[in-house]
Amino acid sequence: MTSIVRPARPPQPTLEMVAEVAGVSRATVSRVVNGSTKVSPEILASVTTAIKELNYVPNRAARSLASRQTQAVALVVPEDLTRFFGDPYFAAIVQGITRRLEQSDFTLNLMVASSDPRHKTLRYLRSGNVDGALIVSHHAGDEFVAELETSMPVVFGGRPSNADDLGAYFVDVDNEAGAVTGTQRLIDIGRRRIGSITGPIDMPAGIDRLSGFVRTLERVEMPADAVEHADFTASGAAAATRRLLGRCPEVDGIFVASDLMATGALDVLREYGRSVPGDVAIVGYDDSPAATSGPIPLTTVSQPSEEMGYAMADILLRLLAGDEKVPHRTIMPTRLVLRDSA
Amino acid sequence: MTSIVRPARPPQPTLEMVAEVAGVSRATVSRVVNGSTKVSPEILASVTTAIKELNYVPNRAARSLASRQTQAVALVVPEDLTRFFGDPYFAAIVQGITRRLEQSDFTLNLMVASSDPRHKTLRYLRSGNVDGALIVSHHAGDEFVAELETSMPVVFGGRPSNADDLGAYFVDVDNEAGAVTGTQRLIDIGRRRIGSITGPIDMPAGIDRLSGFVRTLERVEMPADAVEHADFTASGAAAATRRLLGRCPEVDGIFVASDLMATGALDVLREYGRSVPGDVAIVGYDDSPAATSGPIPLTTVSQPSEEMGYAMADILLRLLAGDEKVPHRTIMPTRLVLRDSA
DNA sequence: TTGTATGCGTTATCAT
DNA sequence: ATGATAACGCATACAA
Repeated sequence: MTSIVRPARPPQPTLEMVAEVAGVSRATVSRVVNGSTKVSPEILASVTTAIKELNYVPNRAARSLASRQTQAVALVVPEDLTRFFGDPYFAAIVQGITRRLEQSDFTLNLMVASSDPRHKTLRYLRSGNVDGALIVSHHAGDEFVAELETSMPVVFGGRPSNADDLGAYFVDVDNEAGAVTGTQRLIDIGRRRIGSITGPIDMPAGIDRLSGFVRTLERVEMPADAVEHADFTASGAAAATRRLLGRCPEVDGIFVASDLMATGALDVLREYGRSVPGDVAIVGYDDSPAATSGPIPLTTVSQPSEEMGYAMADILLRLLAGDEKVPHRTIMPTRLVLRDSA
Repeated sequence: MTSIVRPARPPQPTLEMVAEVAGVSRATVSRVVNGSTKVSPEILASVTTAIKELNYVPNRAARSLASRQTQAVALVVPEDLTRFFGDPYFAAIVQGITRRLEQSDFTLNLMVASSDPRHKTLRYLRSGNVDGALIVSHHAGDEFVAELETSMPVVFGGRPSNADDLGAYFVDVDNEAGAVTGTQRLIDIGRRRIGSITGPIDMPAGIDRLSGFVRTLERVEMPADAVEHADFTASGAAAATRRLLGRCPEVDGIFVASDLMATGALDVLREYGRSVPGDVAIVGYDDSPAATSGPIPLTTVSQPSEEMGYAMADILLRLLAGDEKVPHRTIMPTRLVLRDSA
């Protein structure tokens, strides 16, 4: 017979206990807690006192069970943790979401879930932990999303793959137009052999930026064959750059589909002894901190990532509030930011 | 009178509905869901079928209310998002925690909470959302922790400030010993005027690394006055490096209390035209990706951050399982990793 | 304005 | 092995 070593934790106070101390009914305490106006000043005072005295905090599970809502939303990121932490783009998105959520009493659940079987994530979401979901970095294969949409409102960061799904809500930029601007810059500064390091071709952002690139070169009758695919990581981009340089050594301008990838390209270029922008001009995408953290400040297509996060959260909150006229697509502007690399 | 535009979401199936379909009682379904062995094969089969058919997922709120546990733990980081995403140290910690949690059926709630009033975080935690908490980057002023410990098991990453709190569980390295090793390296390679960029002096990690630095220099009768405090950010370290260089231009070796800060110092050194390690040798701390991402690979004091995260989660899980003989302090080893900067 | 009663979807304690 | 039935802590429709 052993004694319990762990310090005994006092039971959390309940509504009922507060009611008893304040000498009122549970319902009244509930009203006070939920800020109902229909409560007399004296009772309000005594209940408030009792709450302070007991250090009462409402139990979420009970509240959620009774009210059928959780006051929480999830941010689902179908990527592994390394990518999530490695790309400042995600930091900006989270920042924006957080900024919006702080104005409400919703909390955010981060679900970075690729090593995790998607199935587990879906289970978690569907088990009533959150009222709605935000999804970024959505890949074509992620069909679990469809199922998710049947059980709660969902807002995407970046147009989802199945564009036919007209019911989807998303916040995005015109990726193709952004790519056109970025590519055009390379043409404007006189580059004649222009290549591209693309994002994953299973993501609309990757596809659209590539097609903007191709379209621009075709318009001026330049070859658009110096293209290598990568995965939005610096190391993936480095490898792609090596391939590109091997296949097409005369390249003098590269449109890279993200700033983080551009840093990888920069490293390889340095390794090969090519100066930037002298020998090779580089245009990135995102205008994330990665654009200015390296030795060569990047010329880049700026997208308002933080604002996009904010907008995503805002739309989801409106959806949850039952707002009927929320726009399905929110397109935000891009602009070219000129720095040193092109 | 307007019609509802939002797609009607079918109600989530409940235990009761499954029971009805399977032709058994709720209790039996519950047993199946929770993997009880005491259920006959035929019934197990029919219930399993019904669950699949209805696509049933247990409701967390109800389960948590009845069982009085949530199967979730929180990682509390009292820093702002920028710092959280900016320092690879946190990525490693989260990685380790996740790796451990994936082996259990606990989920992780990330709470990065400095802009957020600490109060709000505490409320969230105390409202029964999690069974236990992990806390990293704990500052001296964070007294909210004490209150948290009264309501759930808590494990710290890094020794908490109030070391008198003998009841606390934590995972750490011997920061002072690590600093000794790092500083000694600078002495060993012949540096005669050695300075340090420290972490925040309201954190044990900052204090201990500083005292290791000081102790080492005093032992060889070198002055330990070339010290500037910073905040574990690259920009903070850059500013501190400028101060240091201004005050003590003859410095030829710097012990920097984190790799991320070392990258900031490196930038300033380059700006001042000092070569590394030629003019100034640099030793960092952490051995995080920041140590190898820049142009000059850093010699650094390596700590097993990912393993520390894993250990933290492991300890918390054991605590939650009622394990009585979990060690209060877990100290992990550091080692000097030699690269180019010193 | 306040209180009473019922239900939210589970788990757990009893019977059987 | 299975089934009633009582909590769990709260919100809410309804009654007073």
